[in-house]
Amino acid sequence: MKLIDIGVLSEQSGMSTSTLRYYEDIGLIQSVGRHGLRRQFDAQAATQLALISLGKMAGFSLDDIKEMFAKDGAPQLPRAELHRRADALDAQIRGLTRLRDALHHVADCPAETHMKCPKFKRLMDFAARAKARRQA
Amino acid sequence: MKLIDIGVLSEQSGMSTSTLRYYEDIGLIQSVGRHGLRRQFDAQAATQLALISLGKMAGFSLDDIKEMFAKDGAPQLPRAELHRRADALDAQIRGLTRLRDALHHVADCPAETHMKCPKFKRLMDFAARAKARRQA
DNA sequence: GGTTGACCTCAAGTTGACTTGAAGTGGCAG
DNA sequence: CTGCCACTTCAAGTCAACTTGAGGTCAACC
Repeated sequence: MKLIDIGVLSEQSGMSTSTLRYYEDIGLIQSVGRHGLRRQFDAQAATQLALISLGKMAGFSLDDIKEMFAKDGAPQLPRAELHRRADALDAQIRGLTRLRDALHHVADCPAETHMKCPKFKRLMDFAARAKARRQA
Repeated sequence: MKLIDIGVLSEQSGMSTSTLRYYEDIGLIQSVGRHGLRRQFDAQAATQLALISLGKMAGFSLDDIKEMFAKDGAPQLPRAELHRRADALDAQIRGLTRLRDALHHVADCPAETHMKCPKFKRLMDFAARAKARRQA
């Protein structure tokens, strides 16, 4: 099993070395040992960082991510909760799809003000309804 | 045109009144006048908040959102940039879809450690590659 | 016309997620 | 064996996005 320095992991993951040290501090990733005083990481760390990166994209806090994907990838949350989060993610994906469409729309639609464009309004009505649901 | 108090808009949008005041401070939303010293908002504010809410979901900063959807919905950014952001959003949507699948997977897969499950690894390999691309 | 409660302002505080700086260590190429 | 440079620790600083608190205002109902 090939071990790597923090600098290499930083390069691979696109996160700064200070971020990686911070993540280890708070227990989000683990180094497998030291070479002198240098942390050594294995391939699993890169996988975990990929997961963390996705979790951040989804707007989860580092604490949330820690709960959902513990050290070995085994979650500390009950199955039902994980499915619930996956479903919420699904709703978010639908929202982002609307936002993507809205962005393309405002880029191209020649209407004076988008707020009056029926197509744009239709996109946004969805967002309003989704928000209302989240409150319930 | 029916006007509403900040409390009503807060209820409709699911954002606290202090947040709405803050958003007006930084120019993200606009009130259309005052009733006594109370801000009055119209329907457009609710639409804008829906848009802001989606933008936040996507991980955009409030400044980004301000640039992409100015007061009237007319962007302050060139068309090409907006399309570029929409495409980035598309990549993000694909990432979140993988994350959703990964969540369902860790909830259900009986494997000792997910890091060794081939299905899980396949999901994560994508994430690693996506991350690498973002660096380029 | 008095009380109430939702609103107001403005400054300061909080939280999450890092980043920076100073001072030190140690593996390795020359 | 010497110098370099990527690493180390730990405390303090930064930034975005709000939230809180103190003290004040006023439209509407009783």
